Amino acid sequence: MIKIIIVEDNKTIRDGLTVLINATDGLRCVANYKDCESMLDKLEADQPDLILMDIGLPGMSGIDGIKKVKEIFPEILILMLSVYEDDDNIFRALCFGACGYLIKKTPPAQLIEAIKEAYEGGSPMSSHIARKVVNYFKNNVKHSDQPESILSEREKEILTSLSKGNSYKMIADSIYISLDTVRYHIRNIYKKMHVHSQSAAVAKALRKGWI
Amino acid sequence: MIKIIIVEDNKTIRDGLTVLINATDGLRCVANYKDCESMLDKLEADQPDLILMDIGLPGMSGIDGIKKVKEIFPEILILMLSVYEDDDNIFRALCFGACGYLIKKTPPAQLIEAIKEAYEGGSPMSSHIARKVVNYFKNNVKHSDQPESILSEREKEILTSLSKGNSYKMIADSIYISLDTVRYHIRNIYKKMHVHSQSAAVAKALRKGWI
DNA sequence: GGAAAAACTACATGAACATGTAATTGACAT
DNA sequence: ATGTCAATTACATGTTCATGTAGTTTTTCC
Repeated sequence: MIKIIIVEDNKTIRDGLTVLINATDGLRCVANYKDCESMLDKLEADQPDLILMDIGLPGMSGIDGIKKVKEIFPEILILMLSVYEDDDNIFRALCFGACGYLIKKTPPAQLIEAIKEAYEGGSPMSSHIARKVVNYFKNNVKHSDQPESILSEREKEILTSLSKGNSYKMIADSIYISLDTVRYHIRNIYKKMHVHSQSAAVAKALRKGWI
Repeated sequence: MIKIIIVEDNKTIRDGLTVLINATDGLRCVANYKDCESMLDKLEADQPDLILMDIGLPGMSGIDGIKKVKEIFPEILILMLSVYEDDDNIFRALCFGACGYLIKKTPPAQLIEAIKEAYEGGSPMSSHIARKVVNYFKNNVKHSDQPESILSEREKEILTSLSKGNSYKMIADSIYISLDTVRYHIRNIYKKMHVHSQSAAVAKALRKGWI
Protein backbone atom coordinates (compact mmCIF):
# COMPACT_ATOMS: atom_id res chain seq x y z
CA MET A 1 0.00 0.00 0.00
CA ILE A 2 1.50 3.32 -1.09
CA LYS A 3 0.59 6.06 1.36
CA ILE A 4 0.03 9.34 -0.37
CA ILE A 5 -0.70 12.88 0.69
CA ILE A 6 -1.85 15.67 -1.56
CA VAL A 7 -0.97 19.33 -1.35
CA GLU A 8 -3.15 21.37 -3.66
CA ASP A 9 -5.00 24.60 -3.07
CA ASN A 10 -7.87 23.98 -5.47
CA LYS A 11 -10.50 22.03 -3.55
CA THR A 12 -12.05 20.45 -6.63
CA ILE A 13 -8.76 19.08 -7.89
CA ARG A 14 -7.74 18.05 -4.39
CA ASP A 15 -10.93 16.10 -3.79
CA GLY A 16 -10.82 14.62 -7.27
CA LEU A 17 -7.31 13.34 -6.78
CA THR A 18 -8.18 11.93 -3.39
CA VAL A 19 -11.09 9.99 -4.80
CA LEU A 20 -9.04 8.80 -7.77
CA ILE A 21 -6.25 7.54 -5.56
CA ASN A 22 -8.49 5.85 -3.04
CA ALA A 23 -10.32 4.15 -5.88
CA THR A 24 -7.10 2.47 -6.93
CA ASP A 25 -5.87 -0.77 -5.45
CA GLY A 26 -2.56 -0.38 -3.73
CA LEU A 27 -2.82 3.40 -3.32
CA ARG A 28 -4.20 5.22 -0.34
CA CYS A 29 -4.55 8.93 0.18
CA VAL A 30 -3.96 9.40 3.90
CA ALA A 31 -4.41 13.15 3.94
CA ASN A 32 -4.72 16.22 1.80
CA TYR A 33 -3.83 19.84 2.45
CA LYS A 34 -4.37 23.14 0.81
CA ASP A 35 -0.95 24.53 1.64
CA CYS A 36 2.56 23.43 2.54
CA GLU A 37 2.50 24.83 6.03
CA SER A 38 -0.32 22.60 7.26
CA MET A 39 1.16 19.63 5.39
CA LEU A 40 4.49 20.12 7.16
CA ASP A 41 2.76 20.33 10.53
CA LYS A 42 1.28 16.90 10.07
CA LEU A 43 4.07 15.33 8.08
CA GLU A 44 5.47 13.28 10.89
CA ALA A 45 2.07 11.92 11.85
CA ASP A 46 1.03 11.17 8.29
CA GLN A 47 4.15 9.20 7.38
CA PRO A 48 3.47 9.25 3.66
CA ASP A 49 5.51 7.38 1.06
CA LEU A 50 4.79 9.95 -1.57
CA ILE A 51 3.55 13.51 -1.81
CA LEU A 52 1.66 14.88 -4.76
CA MET A 53 2.50 18.55 -4.64
CA ASP A 54 1.24 21.52 -6.54
CA ILE A 55 3.76 24.23 -7.35
CA GLY A 56 1.60 27.32 -7.27
CA LEU A 57 0.41 27.40 -3.69
CA PRO A 58 -0.62 30.21 -1.39
CA GLY A 59 2.09 30.87 1.16
CA MET A 60 5.11 28.64 0.84
CA SER A 61 5.67 27.56 -2.75
CA GLY A 62 5.74 23.92 -3.72
CA ILE A 63 9.43 24.24 -4.49
CA ASP A 64 10.22 25.44 -1.01
CA GLY A 65 7.94 22.71 0.24
CA ILE A 66 10.16 20.12 -1.43
CA LYS A 67 13.19 21.50 0.31
CA LYS A 68 11.54 21.41 3.71
CA VAL A 69 10.21 17.89 3.29
CA LYS A 70 13.51 16.58 1.99
CA GLU A 71 15.33 18.15 4.91
CA ILE A 72 13.22 16.25 7.39
CA PHE A 73 12.42 13.04 5.51
CA PRO A 74 14.70 12.65 2.51
CA GLU A 75 13.19 9.29 1.63
CA ILE A 76 9.71 10.64 0.94
CA LEU A 77 9.04 10.75 -2.77
CA ILE A 78 7.67 13.95 -4.19
CA LEU A 79 5.79 14.20 -7.44
CA MET A 80 5.20 17.68 -8.67
CA LEU A 81 1.88 18.49 -10.22
CA SER A 82 1.85 21.73 -12.07
CA VAL A 83 0.11 23.76 -14.70
CA TYR A 84 3.45 25.31 -15.53
CA GLU A 85 5.83 23.76 -17.97
CA ASP A 86 8.57 26.37 -17.70
CA ASP A 87 12.18 25.35 -17.42
CA ASP A 88 12.78 27.14 -14.18
CA ASN A 89 10.13 25.40 -12.17
CA ILE A 90 10.99 22.03 -13.61
CA PHE A 91 14.70 22.31 -12.92
CA ARG A 92 14.28 23.74 -9.49
CA ALA A 93 11.82 21.05 -8.51
CA LEU A 94 14.04 18.27 -9.77
CA CYS A 95 17.19 19.77 -8.30
CA PHE A 96 15.62 20.05 -4.90
CA GLY A 97 14.55 16.45 -4.89
CA ALA A 98 11.26 16.02 -6.67
CA CYS A 99 11.34 12.64 -8.33
CA GLY A 100 8.96 13.48 -11.13
CA TYR A 101 7.04 16.28 -12.75
CA LEU A 102 3.54 15.97 -14.12
CA ILE A 103 1.33 18.54 -15.73
CA LYS A 104 -2.17 18.83 -14.38
CA LYS A 105 -3.86 17.79 -17.56
CA THR A 106 -2.27 14.35 -17.27
CA PRO A 107 -5.11 11.83 -17.63
CA PRO A 108 -6.10 9.93 -14.46
CA ALA A 109 -4.84 6.58 -15.68
CA GLN A 110 -1.41 7.98 -16.43
CA LEU A 111 -1.31 9.79 -13.13
CA ILE A 112 -1.91 6.56 -11.27
CA GLU A 113 0.73 4.92 -13.45
CA ALA A 114 3.16 7.73 -12.65
CA ILE A 115 2.66 7.30 -8.93
CA LYS A 116 3.42 3.61 -9.21
CA GLU A 117 6.47 4.26 -11.36
CA ALA A 118 7.81 6.80 -8.91
CA TYR A 119 7.35 4.31 -6.10
CA GLU A 120 9.32 1.76 -8.08
CA GLY A 121 12.26 4.05 -8.60
CA GLY A 122 11.31 5.92 -11.73
CA SER A 123 11.00 9.59 -12.54
CA PRO A 124 7.74 9.99 -14.36
CA MET A 125 7.46 13.00 -16.59
CA SER A 126 6.05 13.76 -19.98
CA SER A 127 8.40 13.35 -22.89
CA HIS A 128 8.23 17.09 -23.47
CA ILE A 129 9.48 17.75 -20.00
CA ALA A 130 12.10 15.07 -20.47
CA ARG A 131 13.27 16.90 -23.55
CA LYS A 132 13.72 20.06 -21.55
CA VAL A 133 15.70 18.19 -18.95
CA VAL A 134 17.84 16.55 -21.61
CA ASN A 135 18.54 19.86 -23.28
CA TYR A 136 19.52 21.46 -20.03
CA PHE A 137 21.61 18.44 -19.33
CA LYS A 138 23.44 18.70 -22.62
CA ASN A 139 24.33 22.30 -22.01
CA ASN A 140 25.32 22.02 -18.41
CA VAL A 141 26.95 18.70 -17.93
CA LYS A 142 30.61 18.47 -18.57
CA HIS A 143 31.21 16.33 -21.62
CA SER A 144 34.35 14.72 -20.36
CA ASP A 145 34.80 13.33 -23.83
CA GLN A 146 35.77 15.42 -26.79
CA PRO A 147 37.75 18.05 -24.93
CA GLU A 148 39.98 15.45 -23.38
CA SER A 149 42.39 16.99 -20.97
CA ILE A 150 45.60 17.89 -22.68
CA LEU A 151 47.32 18.03 -19.33
CA SER A 152 49.43 15.24 -17.93
CA GLU A 153 48.62 13.68 -14.58
CA ARG A 154 51.42 15.59 -12.97
CA GLU A 155 50.19 18.83 -14.42
CA LYS A 156 46.64 18.20 -13.29
CA GLU A 157 47.91 17.36 -9.84
CA ILE A 158 49.77 20.63 -9.63
CA LEU A 159 46.96 22.68 -11.06
CA THR A 160 44.51 21.15 -8.62
CA SER A 161 46.84 22.00 -5.77
CA LEU A 162 47.12 25.56 -7.03
CA SER A 163 43.35 25.86 -7.13
CA LYS A 164 43.31 25.02 -3.45
CA GLY A 165 45.46 28.00 -2.73
CA ASN A 166 48.83 26.32 -2.31
CA SER A 167 51.96 28.19 -3.25
CA TYR A 168 54.67 26.74 -5.46
CA LYS A 169 56.75 26.01 -2.40
CA MET A 170 53.91 24.16 -0.69
CA ILE A 171 53.23 22.13 -3.79
CA ALA A 172 56.89 21.27 -4.15
CA ASP A 173 57.08 20.04 -0.59
CA SER A 174 53.82 18.16 -0.77
CA ILE A 175 54.75 16.06 -3.78
CA TYR A 176 58.48 15.91 -3.08
CA ILE A 177 59.83 17.77 -6.05
CA SER A 178 61.82 20.97 -6.19
CA LEU A 179 60.43 24.45 -6.52
CA ASP A 180 61.94 24.68 -9.96
CA THR A 181 60.17 21.55 -11.08
CA VAL A 182 56.89 23.05 -10.03
CA ARG A 183 57.81 26.07 -12.08
CA TYR A 184 58.68 23.82 -14.99
CA HIS A 185 55.29 22.12 -14.91
CA ILE A 186 53.41 25.34 -14.58
CA ARG A 187 55.27 26.74 -17.56
CA ASN A 188 54.09 23.76 -19.57
CA ILE A 189 50.56 24.13 -18.31
CA TYR A 190 50.53 27.75 -19.40
CA LYS A 191 51.95 26.84 -22.78
CA LYS A 192 49.39 24.13 -23.37
CA MET A 193 46.49 26.23 -22.20
CA HIS A 194 47.64 29.52 -23.72
CA VAL A 195 47.44 31.43 -20.49
CA HIS A 196 49.88 33.43 -18.43
CA SER A 197 48.53 33.31 -14.94
CA GLN A 198 47.43 30.86 -12.30
CA SER A 199 43.94 32.22 -12.20
CA ALA A 200 43.36 31.88 -15.91
CA ALA A 201 44.72 28.35 -15.91
CA VAL A 202 42.60 27.30 -12.95
CA ALA A 203 39.49 28.90 -14.41
CA LYS A 204 39.93 27.29 -17.82
CA ALA A 205 40.69 23.88 -16.39
CA LEU A 206 37.70 24.02 -14.08
CA ARG A 207 35.35 25.08 -16.82
CA LYS A 208 36.55 22.22 -19.00
CA GLY A 209 36.22 19.80 -16.14
CA TRP A 210 39.87 18.83 -16.20
CA ILE A 211 40.37 19.33 -12.51
CA MET B 1 4.83 10.96 -42.96
CA ILE B 2 7.80 10.44 -40.64
CA LYS B 3 10.72 8.95 -42.55
CA ILE B 4 12.67 6.56 -40.40
CA ILE B 5 15.81 4.50 -40.81
CA ILE B 6 16.93 1.70 -38.56
CA VAL B 7 20.46 0.79 -37.55
CA GLU B 8 20.55 -2.55 -35.79
CA ASP B 9 22.83 -5.51 -36.29
CA ASN B 10 20.34 -8.22 -35.32
CA LYS B 11 18.43 -9.10 -38.48
CA THR B 12 15.38 -10.40 -36.66
CA ILE B 13 14.94 -7.24 -34.64
CA ARG B 14 15.75 -5.09 -37.64
CA ASP B 15 13.14 -6.73 -39.81
CA GLY B 16 10.62 -6.78 -37.01
CA LEU B 17 11.00 -3.07 -36.45
CA THR B 18 10.74 -2.36 -40.14
CA VAL B 19 7.49 -4.26 -40.41
CA LEU B 20 6.13 -2.66 -37.27
CA ILE B 21 6.90 0.83 -38.50
CA ASN B 22 5.57 0.28 -42.00
CA ALA B 23 2.39 -1.13 -40.56
CA THR B 24 1.76 2.16 -38.78
CA ASP B 25 0.00 5.06 -40.42
CA GLY B 26 2.18 8.11 -40.63
CA LEU B 27 5.45 6.22 -40.24
CA ARG B 28 7.61 4.86 -42.99
CA CYS B 29 10.84 2.96 -42.71
CA VAL B 30 12.85 4.10 -45.72
CA ALA B 31 15.90 1.95 -45.06
CA ASN B 32 17.59 -0.22 -42.52
CA TYR B 33 21.25 -1.00 -41.91
CA LYS B 34 23.25 -3.41 -39.86
CA ASP B 35 26.02 -0.93 -39.02
CA CYS B 36 26.69 2.77 -38.78
CA GLU B 37 29.15 2.88 -41.62
CA SER B 38 26.69 1.79 -44.28
CA MET B 39 24.01 4.01 -42.76
CA LEU B 40 26.31 7.03 -42.98
CA ASP B 41 27.12 6.24 -46.61
CA LYS B 42 23.48 6.46 -47.55
CA LEU B 43 22.41 9.11 -45.10
CA GLU B 44 22.23 11.94 -47.58
CA ALA B 45 20.20 9.88 -50.03
CA ASP B 46 17.84 8.53 -47.39
CA GLN B 47 16.96 11.91 -45.88
CA PRO B 48 15.35 10.45 -42.79
CA ASP B 49 13.53 12.45 -40.15
CA LEU B 50 14.49 10.04 -37.42
CA ILE B 51 16.98 7.27 -36.84
CA LEU B 52 16.35 4.34 -34.56
CA MET B 53 19.83 3.36 -33.50
CA ASP B 54 21.20 0.45 -31.56
CA ILE B 55 24.14 1.17 -29.25
CA GLY B 56 26.01 -2.11 -29.41
CA LEU B 57 26.96 -2.33 -33.05
CA PRO B 58 29.84 -4.00 -34.85
CA GLY B 59 32.37 -1.41 -35.97
CA MET B 60 31.43 2.13 -35.08
CA SER B 61 29.37 2.28 -31.90
CA GLY B 62 25.94 3.81 -31.85
CA ILE B 63 27.27 6.65 -29.72
CA ASP B 64 29.90 7.56 -32.29
CA GLY B 65 27.20 7.17 -34.89
CA ILE B 66 25.16 9.89 -33.18
CA LYS B 67 28.11 12.23 -33.28
CA LYS B 68 28.70 11.65 -36.98
CA VAL B 69 25.06 12.05 -37.92
CA LYS B 70 24.67 15.20 -35.83
CA GLU B 71 27.76 16.68 -37.40
CA ILE B 72 26.28 16.34 -40.86
CA PHE B 73 22.56 16.74 -40.23
CA PRO B 74 21.95 18.17 -36.77
CA GLU B 75 18.21 18.26 -37.34
CA ILE B 76 17.81 14.50 -37.70
CA LEU B 77 16.27 13.01 -34.58
CA ILE B 78 17.97 10.01 -33.08
CA LEU B 79 16.27 7.56 -30.78
CA MET B 80 18.58 5.14 -29.08
CA LEU B 81 17.47 1.58 -28.73
CA SER B 82 19.55 -0.38 -26.30
CA VAL B 83 19.64 -3.42 -24.12
CA TYR B 84 21.88 -1.49 -21.76
CA GLU B 85 20.53 0.71 -19.05
CA ASP B 86 23.84 1.88 -17.67
CA ASP B 87 24.42 5.50 -16.83
CA ASP B 88 27.37 5.92 -19.09
CA ASN B 89 25.65 4.93 -22.29
CA ILE B 90 22.56 6.93 -21.47
CA PHE B 91 24.42 10.10 -20.64
CA ARG B 92 26.76 9.89 -23.54
CA ALA B 93 23.93 9.25 -25.97
CA LEU B 94 21.90 12.16 -24.66
CA CYS B 95 24.88 14.49 -24.47
CA PHE B 96 25.81 13.82 -28.05
CA GLY B 97 22.38 14.57 -29.29
CA ALA B 98 20.13 11.56 -29.02
CA CYS B 99 16.65 12.82 -28.30
CA GLY B 100 15.45 9.75 -26.46
CA TYR B 101 16.55 6.43 -25.06
CA LEU B 102 14.49 3.28 -25.18
CA ILE B 103 15.27 -0.16 -23.99
CA LYS B 104 14.72 -2.99 -26.42
CA LYS B 105 12.03 -4.68 -24.43
CA THR B 106 9.78 -1.66 -24.90
CA PRO B 107 6.47 -2.97 -26.23
CA PRO B 108 5.68 -2.19 -29.88
CA ALA B 109 2.82 0.15 -29.11
CA GLN B 110 4.99 2.24 -26.84
CA LEU B 111 7.80 2.27 -29.33
CA ILE B 112 5.51 3.69 -31.99
CA GLU B 113 4.27 6.19 -29.44
CA ALA B 114 7.85 7.14 -28.61
CA ILE B 115 8.70 7.79 -32.24
CA LYS B 116 5.72 10.09 -32.56
CA GLU B 117 6.60 11.88 -29.34
CA ALA B 118 10.16 12.39 -30.47
CA TYR B 119 8.92 13.80 -33.74
CA GLU B 120 6.73 16.22 -31.84
CA GLY B 121 9.57 17.53 -29.75
CA GLY B 122 9.63 15.15 -26.83
CA SER B 123 12.36 13.00 -25.36
CA PRO B 124 10.83 9.61 -24.83
CA MET B 125 12.48 7.46 -22.24
CA SER B 126 11.34 5.10 -19.54
CA SER B 127 10.76 6.63 -16.15
CA HIS B 128 13.68 4.60 -14.82
CA ILE B 129 16.00 6.17 -17.30
CA ALA B 130 14.50 9.55 -16.54
CA ARG B 131 15.36 8.96 -12.90
CA LYS B 132 18.96 8.35 -13.78
CA VAL B 133 19.05 11.52 -15.79
CA VAL B 134 17.43 13.46 -12.99
CA ASN B 135 19.87 12.11 -10.45
CA TYR B 136 22.83 12.97 -12.59
CA PHE B 137 21.28 16.34 -13.13
CA LYS B 138 20.90 17.00 -9.43
CA ASN B 139 24.52 16.23 -8.77
CA ASN B 140 25.99 18.13 -11.65
CA VAL B 141 23.94 21.22 -12.10
CA LYS B 142 24.87 24.23 -10.09
CA HIS B 143 22.13 25.05 -7.64
CA SER B 144 22.50 28.78 -7.88
CA ASP B 145 20.08 29.07 -5.03
CA GLN B 146 21.02 28.53 -1.43
CA PRO B 147 24.67 29.51 -1.62
CA GLU B 148 23.91 33.00 -2.80
CA SER B 149 27.02 34.86 -3.71
CA ILE B 150 28.43 36.77 -0.81
CA LEU B 151 30.41 38.89 -3.22
CA SER B 152 29.35 42.33 -4.37
CA GLU B 153 28.90 43.08 -8.05
CA ARG B 154 32.18 44.91 -8.12
CA GLU B 155 33.95 42.00 -6.51
CA LYS B 156 32.45 39.51 -8.91
CA GLU B 157 33.45 41.73 -11.80
CA ILE B 158 37.02 41.82 -10.62
CA LEU B 159 37.19 38.14 -9.86
CA THR B 160 35.80 37.30 -13.28
CA SER B 161 38.41 39.48 -14.87
CA LEU B 162 41.12 37.76 -12.84
CA SER B 163 39.88 34.38 -14.03
CA LYS B 164 40.43 35.55 -17.57
CA GLY B 165 44.05 36.12 -16.82
CA ASN B 166 44.09 39.86 -16.38
CA SER B 167 46.55 41.45 -14.01
CA TYR B 168 45.60 43.99 -11.37
CA LYS B 169 46.88 46.73 -13.60
CA MET B 170 44.82 45.55 -16.56
CA ILE B 171 41.71 45.30 -14.41
CA ALA B 172 42.29 48.76 -12.98
CA ASP B 173 42.57 50.24 -16.46
CA SER B 174 39.63 48.33 -17.84
CA ILE B 175 37.14 49.51 -15.23
CA TYR B 176 38.71 52.89 -14.60
CA ILE B 177 39.77 52.53 -11.02
CA SER B 178 43.20 52.67 -9.48
CA LEU B 179 45.50 49.76 -8.94
CA ASP B 180 45.07 50.19 -5.22
CA THR B 181 41.34 49.94 -5.49
CA VAL B 182 41.70 46.66 -7.27
CA ARG B 183 43.91 45.56 -4.40
CA TYR B 184 41.30 46.76 -1.96
CA HIS B 185 38.57 44.70 -3.58
CA ILE B 186 40.70 41.61 -3.82
CA ARG B 187 41.55 41.90 -0.16
CA ASN B 188 37.85 41.91 0.61
CA ILE B 189 37.23 38.98 -1.68
CA TYR B 190 39.91 37.00 0.12
CA LYS B 191 38.50 37.93 3.48
CA LYS B 192 34.98 36.91 2.53
CA MET B 193 36.07 33.67 0.91
CA HIS B 194 38.77 32.77 3.42
CA VAL B 195 41.48 32.35 0.82
CA HIS B 196 44.85 33.92 0.24
CA SER B 197 45.46 33.58 -3.45
CA GLN B 198 43.87 34.38 -6.76
CA SER B 199 43.71 30.76 -7.79
CA ALA B 200 41.88 29.63 -4.70
CA ALA B 201 39.41 32.49 -4.98
CA VAL B 202 38.74 31.82 -8.65
CA ALA B 203 38.38 28.09 -8.06
CA LYS B 204 35.98 28.49 -5.16
CA ALA B 205 33.88 31.07 -6.93
CA LEU B 206 33.66 28.95 -10.06
CA ARG B 207 32.67 25.87 -8.15
CA LYS B 208 29.94 27.79 -6.40
CA GLY B 209 28.77 29.27 -9.65
CA TRP B 210 29.32 32.83 -8.53
CA ILE B 211 31.24 33.82 -11.59
C1' DG C 1 20.81 65.08 7.71
C1' DG C 2 23.73 62.09 9.75
C1' DA C 3 25.40 57.41 10.65
C1' DA C 4 26.88 53.27 8.40
C1' DA C 5 28.36 50.68 4.65
C1' DA C 6 30.56 50.25 0.34
C1' DA C 7 33.81 51.97 -2.74
C1' DC C 8 37.81 54.27 -3.63
C1' DT C 9 42.79 55.98 -3.23
C1' DA C 10 47.52 55.92 -1.48
C1' DC C 11 52.18 54.18 0.12
C1' DA C 12 55.13 50.48 1.57
C1' DT C 13 57.45 45.92 1.65
C1' DG C 14 58.59 41.11 1.67
C1' DA C 15 56.92 37.11 -0.75
C1' DA C 16 55.50 34.83 -4.74
C1' DC C 17 55.23 34.55 -9.57
C1' DA C 18 56.31 34.38 -14.87
C1' DT C 19 59.63 33.43 -17.90
C1' DG C 20 64.31 32.95 -20.21
C1' DT C 21 68.09 29.70 -20.58
C1' DA C 22 70.25 25.18 -19.86
C1' DA C 23 71.54 20.65 -18.31
C1' DT C 24 70.36 15.69 -16.47
C1' DT C 25 67.79 11.50 -16.16
C1' DG C 26 64.86 7.53 -17.17
C1' DA C 27 61.36 5.39 -20.23
C1' DC C 28 59.77 3.96 -24.45
C1' DA C 29 59.88 3.29 -29.41
C1' DT C 30 62.16 2.72 -33.79
C1' DA D 1 71.47 1.80 -29.71
C1' DT D 2 69.79 5.95 -30.25
C1' DG D 3 66.73 9.48 -30.49
C1' DT D 4 62.45 11.47 -28.76
C1' DC D 5 59.86 12.88 -24.84
C1' DA D 6 58.29 13.68 -20.11
C1' DA D 7 60.01 14.78 -15.74
C1' DT D 8 63.40 16.74 -13.16
C1' DT D 9 66.67 20.40 -11.29
C1' DA D 10 69.11 24.79 -11.46
C1' DC D 11 69.98 29.96 -11.71
C1' DA D 12 68.55 34.58 -12.80
C1' DT D 13 65.63 38.72 -13.17
C1' DG D 14 61.98 41.84 -13.62
C1' DT D 15 56.98 41.74 -12.51
C1' DT D 16 53.15 41.02 -9.87
C1' DC D 17 50.97 39.86 -5.70
C1' DA D 18 49.36 39.77 -0.64
C1' DT D 19 48.83 42.42 3.05
C1' DG D 20 49.55 46.17 6.67
C1' DT D 21 48.13 50.84 7.58
C1' DA D 22 45.51 55.03 6.67
C1' DG D 23 43.00 58.11 4.69
C1' DT D 24 38.65 60.17 1.29
C1' DT D 25 34.41 59.89 -1.33
C1' DT D 26 30.03 58.03 -2.52
C1' DT D 27 25.80 55.48 -1.63
C1' DT D 28 22.31 54.08 1.14
C1' DC D 29 19.08 53.91 4.64
C1' DC D 30 16.55 55.35 8.98
